[in-house]
Formats: sequence, C-alpha cells, structure tokens
Amino acid sequence: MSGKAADALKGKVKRATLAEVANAVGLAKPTVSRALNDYPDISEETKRRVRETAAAMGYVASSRARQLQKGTTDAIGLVISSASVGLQSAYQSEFTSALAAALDGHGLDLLLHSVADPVSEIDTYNRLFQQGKVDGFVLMRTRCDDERIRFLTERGVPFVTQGRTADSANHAWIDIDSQKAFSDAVSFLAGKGHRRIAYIAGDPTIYSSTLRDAGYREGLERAGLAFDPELVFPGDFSAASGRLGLKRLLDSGAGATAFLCANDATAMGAISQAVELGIDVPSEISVMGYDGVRMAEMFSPPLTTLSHSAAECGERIASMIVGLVGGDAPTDHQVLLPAHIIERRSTGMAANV
Amino acid sequence: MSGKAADALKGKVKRATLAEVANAVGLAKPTVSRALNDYPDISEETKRRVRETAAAMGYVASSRARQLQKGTTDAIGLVISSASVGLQSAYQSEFTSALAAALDGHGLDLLLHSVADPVSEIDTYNRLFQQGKVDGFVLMRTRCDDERIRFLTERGVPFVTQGRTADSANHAWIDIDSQKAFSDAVSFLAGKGHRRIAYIAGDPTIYSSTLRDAGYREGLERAGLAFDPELVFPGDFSAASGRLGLKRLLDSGAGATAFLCANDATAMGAISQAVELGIDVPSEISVMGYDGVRMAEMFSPPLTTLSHSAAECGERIASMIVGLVGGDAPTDHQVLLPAHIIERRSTGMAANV
DNA sequence: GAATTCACCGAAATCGTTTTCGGTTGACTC
DNA sequence: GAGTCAACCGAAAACGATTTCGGTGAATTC
Repeated sequence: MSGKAADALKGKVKRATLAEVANAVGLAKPTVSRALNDYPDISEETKRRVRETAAAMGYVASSRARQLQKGTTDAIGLVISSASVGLQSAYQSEFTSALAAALDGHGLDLLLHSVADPVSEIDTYNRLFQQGKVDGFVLMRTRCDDERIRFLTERGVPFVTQGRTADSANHAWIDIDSQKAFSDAVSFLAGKGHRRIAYIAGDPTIYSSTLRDAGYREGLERAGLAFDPELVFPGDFSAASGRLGLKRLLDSGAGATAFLCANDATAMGAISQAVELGIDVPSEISVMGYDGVRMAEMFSPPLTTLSHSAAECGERIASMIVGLVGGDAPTDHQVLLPAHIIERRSTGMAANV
Repeated sequence: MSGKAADALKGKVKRATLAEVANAVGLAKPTVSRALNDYPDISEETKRRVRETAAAMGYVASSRARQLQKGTTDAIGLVISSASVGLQSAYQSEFTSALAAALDGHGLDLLLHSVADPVSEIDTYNRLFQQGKVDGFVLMRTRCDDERIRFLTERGVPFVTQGRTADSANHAWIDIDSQKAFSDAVSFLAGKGHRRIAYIAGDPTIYSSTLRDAGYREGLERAGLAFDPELVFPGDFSAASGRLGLKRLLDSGAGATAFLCANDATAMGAISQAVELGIDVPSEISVMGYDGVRMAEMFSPPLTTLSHSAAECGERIASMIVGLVGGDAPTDHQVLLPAHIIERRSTGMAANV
C-alpha cells in the first residue's frame, strides 16, 4: 500500500508546501517566503497575488521547517512534578491557565511537561532545551536552594521564576510581596482584637515560605505581640496540613484565636477541621488564607485571604520571557507585585476570652 | 559583534551536532544516527563507541531536525478557551495534570494553547495541526453539536475527546458513565428517605449535561418518583450557579430536601449558599456533587460526590492517542468508565417534614 | 548615451536529522 | 577459487522552510 493510498484511506489532506505555492503562482520559493512574511523588497502587487494563491491552496507554513531554520521554537516549557500533584494548589492551576493565555498573546505556546521522578527533573530541563523543544522556561515553586536555577543559569537558558530564591539577584523573576502581605495579615488580625495569632506555615523548602514566615514575625512585632513558637505549626501548603495544624494548635492549649495560613488550601483545611470539631468560624476562631483562589469565595464561610492576580502574573511573565529570549539581561526583569487583603467571613473580632 | 561572541557573552554552549559526533568518532552521519537509534545493522562495538563519544560530547539530537524529517512532533495539543477560564472546573485542571503525566510516560509532550476568542477556536486547531506543532489533540468539554469534531474528523486529524458527543460513534472518546452515575445518585438519595430531590443542571450545550439530565430522570423513575420541572434549575457548572440554584429552588417552595448538582463546583456553591442562609447541611438539606475533586474532601462539610479517576482517564487517553497517531481506527478507542459514590457528610437522612 | 541606482526577484546554501540505496568487506559454500 | 551471503557502513537525497548573495531590468543621473 503506497503512502498516498494510506493517506487517502485515513482521509488525510496532503498539506501544501512552499514550493508548490511558488510553482502555482509562478515565482521562486524565496520570493513567496518573503512575500508571505511581508518583506519590504517585494512589490505590493506580488504580495497580494502570493497571499491569494497561498490562501486558496490552504497553505500554512510548516512550523517544523521554520524552527529548524530559525533555531527557535516559539514555545515555553513548564515542568510540573507529578509527585507533588497532590500538593498542586488551586493557585498553580489558575496561574498555568493565565500563563498559557498570556503567552498566546505573544504568539507562544506552552509546553507542559510532567516529570514523575524528582531526580530526573534537571535532566528533563536539559533535554527539553537541548532538543530545541522550547526557547525558555517558566519555573514554579522555586526552592530555597534551587538546583534548576543554577543549571539553567550556567547554560544561559532563558527562564523566569515565579517566586524569588535565596540568590535571585541574577535571574529574572516575578514574585508577590508575600512578606509584606503576611505582615499586613497579622496587623489585620491584631486590629480585630486577636492577641494569640497562630501561623500554619508552608513547605519550608520553598523559598516563599521563608518570606511568609518573616512577614508573620514582622507583623507580630509591628503589632507589639511576642513571637511564640507554640503558635507555629509546620505545614506544607496542603489542605491536610491545615487540618492537622489546626487540631494540634488547638490541642496544645496555646490559646490561639486566629489562624493565619500559608495559603488558601491550608486555610480551607483548617476551617474544615474546625467545623468538624464543632468550632464556629468566625465567631470562635478566625482563619485567614493567602492567594485569593476563586474557590475561596465559595467556601463556607467565604475565606478572608490575601489576593493577588494570577492573570497579571502570567501576563508579566509572558512579556519577561519574550524579552529574555530576545536577549535582554535577566536582571532587567525582576518584578514584585503586591497582594491585597480581601475580607470575607472567615475572620472576625476576637472572642472574649 | 559576531554571533559566536554574542553567544559567549550570554554564556551559551554551542550544541554538538550529529556531524560533529560523526567526525569525532570517525564514522559517517547515517551510521552514527543508526547507532544512536539502536538499529540492528550496526555492530555492538560500534554502537558502544558512538554512544560513548556522543555522551562525552553532550550530544542531544535536535528534535527540530528530527521532526522535520520524520514528520511527527511527539506533542499532543490541548486547547483551552480562556473565556471560560472562570468556569474551568477543578476537575479540568486535575485532568490536565494527569494527562501531562500520562503522556510523558509515552514520550509525548502536552502543548497547551489558550484561545481567547471562541470564534477563532477552529482556526487554532487548524493552525496547530497544519503547522505541524502537534500530532493530535485531546478535546475537553465536548459540546452537543461540536464543530471541532466535524472539522478534525474531516481532515483525518487524530484526536480523542474526553466526553462523548451527539454522534460519537465515529470518533475516539473516553467518558464517564455519568448517566448511570446520576441515576445511582438519585437512588442513593432516595434511599436516605428523600422524596423531593432537586437537580441543579450543568451547561446544556455540553453533551455530558444531557446524559446527567437523563440519569437524573432515570433515577427518579427507578425510585418511583415523579419528575417535577419545578425541582430543576438550569445551571452552568459554575459554583455561582450552585449558589443561585439553591436559593431559587428553596424560594420556589418546591419542597426539595436534597440537591443533586451537576458537578462538585456547583455543589460547593450550593452549600455555601445554604450556610449563608442559615440552613444546615446535612441535617436540613442534603447536597451531592459529581467528579470527586480533591477539594471536595476538604470542604465543610466534606462533600458526598460521584468520583471518577482523572489519573486513569489521562492514562487511557494517552494510550488511545498513541494508538490513533499510529494509525488505529478511531472506533477502536471508545472507553466508558464508571463513577463511584463517595459518601461524606454533605448528605444525610431526609428531615422529617 | 553610458553609468549609476533602485526595485524586484531567483539560485543555491543552510538548518540537523533520518532514509534510501548501495558499496565494501570477509566468511562460507560447492 | 569463483559465487553467495551476511554483516556493516557511507554518499546523497529528503524534509520544508529562511538567508545570503547576486542578478535582471527599468528608471534616473550627468
């Protein structure tokens, strides 16, 4: 069975090629190519003719051939680790969608690659770039000591991280000012009369956690409250850690009346635990999250949280990566965005103790 | 400034090419290529030598060149519409992650493309395939009358849909038996003594909604309950429609004691509304969802739902698309998966009326 | 009217693989 | 000892675009 017959069987339409268009319009390949790409040294009349026949033939330039010649891919890689898929927060997926949309605006595609084994993570980044499947990367969940960043920096691969790192002076990043956000959150809760403000922390290997921790302490200081290790539970951004954390903090008898959580998922977990224990939110305790995911609004009670825009973050990252691929210096692209308190009904005045 | 100098400035490492490896090892390009790809007509000794020098030189075959030659991309496209990003359910993102992970197992990448304008949707599918950026597609949220399916089928583009369509006899699909699931759900609620079981439906343009509707009616019939249009609210899969639906159904005085929702997001919205209205779940009313998203477990109260596995769905789709790209007939790949009731605490015995 | 310029277009090379089609070897037959 | 057959390897074409470098003819200059 010839290839042609097989194609016919499968109903495939043979794609038109540049040479065929050139042939049909009676011009040479380079001319057609330049006409289609709107080069100035082709007459308007010719351009029109070329465009017309190309359209008539349903011609679409092969991205594969173009990629080979131009050496770029017009795709940005995003590597997610499926090991942590359970921890994948709602925010991460909102951000991913936003990023894809923003990249689309710049004519870029998002190549989503999942890696099962954390060990082979670096390998995946390396392969993806060496193979020429992507022009650059966006990194999520940056860690305090992030091997990926060293690796990519060494090789001069364009990338921007969502979240700073221990030494983020030298790479492109966008981040939320989570330190200020958590400090504000403590002030907010203190303003409601809370004096024993507990904190369910995030995964300590993620750099942002350290900033949130610092913000919590800063906020306490600003409010004139003493830091008490009894009031801190080491979570991991999961809802489960929120559940566990709330229970432990309550059982410990540390007397917390407000619970500031490292993210919304943790806060929701904490609330669900409270409800289960028959503790009312917010009349008995207050719970506050961070991220401002959509679901927070629909939670019961609707979650007070620190909101920041995934859409804007995606938008900014898209422009940044375009700049980097274009040759900008990474240090030209470092952006800090604020988070805003959205007061809903999971927080209230401190109960009279 | 020469290109080389610029590269040096940016710290870029010049990638080794096949010709260079061939040169280094003292063999011809085709030999090296075949050695690396483990062809049988190359001696083991030669293969070893080639592999060693290739590794030493850090050689990674250019995917771009390979793609051009082989005519495939090893990438599957997933087009999401950013217009509905607000409606993007938690399930969709869980599924996307699972799909990426599963595709990775088959050596495929997932190309995520966002399209802002629904009108240009078809255009995007066309361009992506014509350009040769993807070998096939996975379609989510299939509609009753889905233009995408006609379009792709006509052109013989490999694709599998997540969810059936009006005429799904001729394409590859995977779906959850939502009709049976909703029928089971009604039986379940009826078994708890509920006689007035309301239904907050999903977006009617999505085919799966019609199956869920049918399942609801089937379940009523099986339970010997009459269908009452007063008990049905037309939602759209959003949490907001759950909130609105619950309120309307309550206000209408139709006397519903149980609320079956088209998906988990809707159910969560409904519950949040109930809480707001001071109605206790489950002692006063029961609410049930569908999909079994992770967050359902952490909701308060934890949501009774019909669960199905995004991971398995992704896994199956990955194998299916591999088969299709390999030339299988679409009709060989049609899979129906069951959903299982997970009883949590948002449902209970009907209150004595 | 020869020289110069400018606007347009084309031939050939290029990107880095894989495929096709042979071409050497040496061992093995009869 | 010529012929056959494997087992290995290489030269050149192919994939389909873009880039480089010229080349043609007409318009302009002096």
